Amino acid sequence: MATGRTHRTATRSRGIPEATVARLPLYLRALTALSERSVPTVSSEELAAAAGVNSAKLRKDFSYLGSYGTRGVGYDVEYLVYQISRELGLTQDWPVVIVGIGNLGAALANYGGFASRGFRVAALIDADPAMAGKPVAGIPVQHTDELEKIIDDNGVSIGVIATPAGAAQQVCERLVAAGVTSILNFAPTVLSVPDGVDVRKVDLSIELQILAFHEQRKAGEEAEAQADAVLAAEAEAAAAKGAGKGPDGDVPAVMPA
Amino acid sequence: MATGRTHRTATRSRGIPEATVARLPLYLRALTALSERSVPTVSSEELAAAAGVNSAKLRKDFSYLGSYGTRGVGYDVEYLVYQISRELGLTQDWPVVIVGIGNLGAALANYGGFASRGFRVAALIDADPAMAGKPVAGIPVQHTDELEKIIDDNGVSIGVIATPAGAAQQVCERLVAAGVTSILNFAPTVLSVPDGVDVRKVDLSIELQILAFHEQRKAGEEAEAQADAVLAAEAEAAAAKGAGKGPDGDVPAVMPA
DNA sequence: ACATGTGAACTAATTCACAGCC
DNA sequence: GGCTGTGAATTAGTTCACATGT
Repeated sequence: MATGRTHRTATRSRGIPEATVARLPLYLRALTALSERSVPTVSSEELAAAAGVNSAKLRKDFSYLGSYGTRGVGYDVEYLVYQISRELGLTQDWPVVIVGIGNLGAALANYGGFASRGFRVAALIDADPAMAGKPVAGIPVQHTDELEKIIDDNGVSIGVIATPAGAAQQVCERLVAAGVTSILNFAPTVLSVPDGVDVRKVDLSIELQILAFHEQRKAGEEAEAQADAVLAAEAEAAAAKGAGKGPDGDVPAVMPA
Repeated sequence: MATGRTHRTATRSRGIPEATVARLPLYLRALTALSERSVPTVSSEELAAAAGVNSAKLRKDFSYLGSYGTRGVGYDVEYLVYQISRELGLTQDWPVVIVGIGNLGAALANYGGFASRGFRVAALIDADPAMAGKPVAGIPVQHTDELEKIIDDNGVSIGVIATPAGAAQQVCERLVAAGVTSILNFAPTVLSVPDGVDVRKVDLSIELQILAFHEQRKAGEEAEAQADAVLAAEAEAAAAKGAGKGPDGDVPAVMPA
């Protein structure tokens, strides 16, 4: 799928790798900081350090955008800021709606990083009628009933879901039906969407679990030999139990997040 | 670095791929939901659908943990929940501190998914003396002065940074110095940490920018030919300006998030 | 019959290392 | 001399397809 496209101009070829796209905002932030300090140029080495990546990766990333540097010198900060902004689509205004104005939704609405960089909170939407009209971050909350109208009136194509998990899929479907094609999901659920709709998820619980995994690793590294023996025994016991469908008193009741 | 380790037991080999680790929480969530509905077994196909991945990937992922399924049948839900929980280190208790109790920090403290799954908010820390003693999510906020003592007293190894960007690196250093080895960073900054410390970042602004990139792509796909011409012209103009360090009226003033 | 577990094939991403240009 | 830009080499991750075991 999505082949075709006999690249028509030499503007810039097809397909910037996804991994590269994900790093562009990082570079942009570092460059913006340099720009504010009026630094005129920067080398791949310096910029890479500021962005927390290695310089080969950065140069390769930039090579997908074009040849924007000068050999022997480095990159012009202002120019790169502009090019990356344009590549990311930040030279235009993106109206965004936030659905679910609980603790998290309110925090997001108040988050400064939102307003800057071309994103504008066009509306806050919540299912609770008691919230309707109440201003959060200076914006009056509107009721879910208005969702379709809000999307349409404001030409919103990006939606943020900050509802409880149970409501997320339904909200998602309404957003998509109303014309939203990009969703940032903070609810701890897998959203299913039709082709052509992008979803990105931000999930606190998952991040913590990944950290816990590595943390456990570290602890194990210290203990080493003795722990290894213990774990082996444990694994065997567990395997035996698993096969026989043992009592669940042992199995920790892990709650859904 | 980090080579060595002549795997001592056959318990389970070294190195579960990072991509797999990142999906385990997803599987766990789907399994937990099944467990609550008292579903006894599940096939890779079904579970993969629930987790939003394809079944080959899921089976491969599980193969790194061991052979926990039954051919011709599927996976025992309870047993898998236990195995994945154990692998992720969720069978133990992880005390966590949240530093920076603003809008976001408070939202995180209130977030339910935290308390479950082995994570426990051990303390809330803020630099504002006026916050000290005030309860948030039922936990009294403590002043930053106490940071080291809190980490030490509670044996905290995971810290969450929800401070403004400017304070994040400093907070990070204090956490690390006090013994924290895993950090979840919500501040829009690159943290630099010594080897052996894990950092994961959650960055609203970056996620939105990635969505904007794809969104712009979609729009461009419709416009196609005419847009291509325009962009080419634009690029040329920009190139000319960039070389000559043009007036910044044209360059969008992109703010740091 | 059926669904897992896994080598093998493939695709994506990273890193190396150096030619090319200022 | 120094730093970019990029092919080539390497490593990581995904998907295929089928042998294997129940």
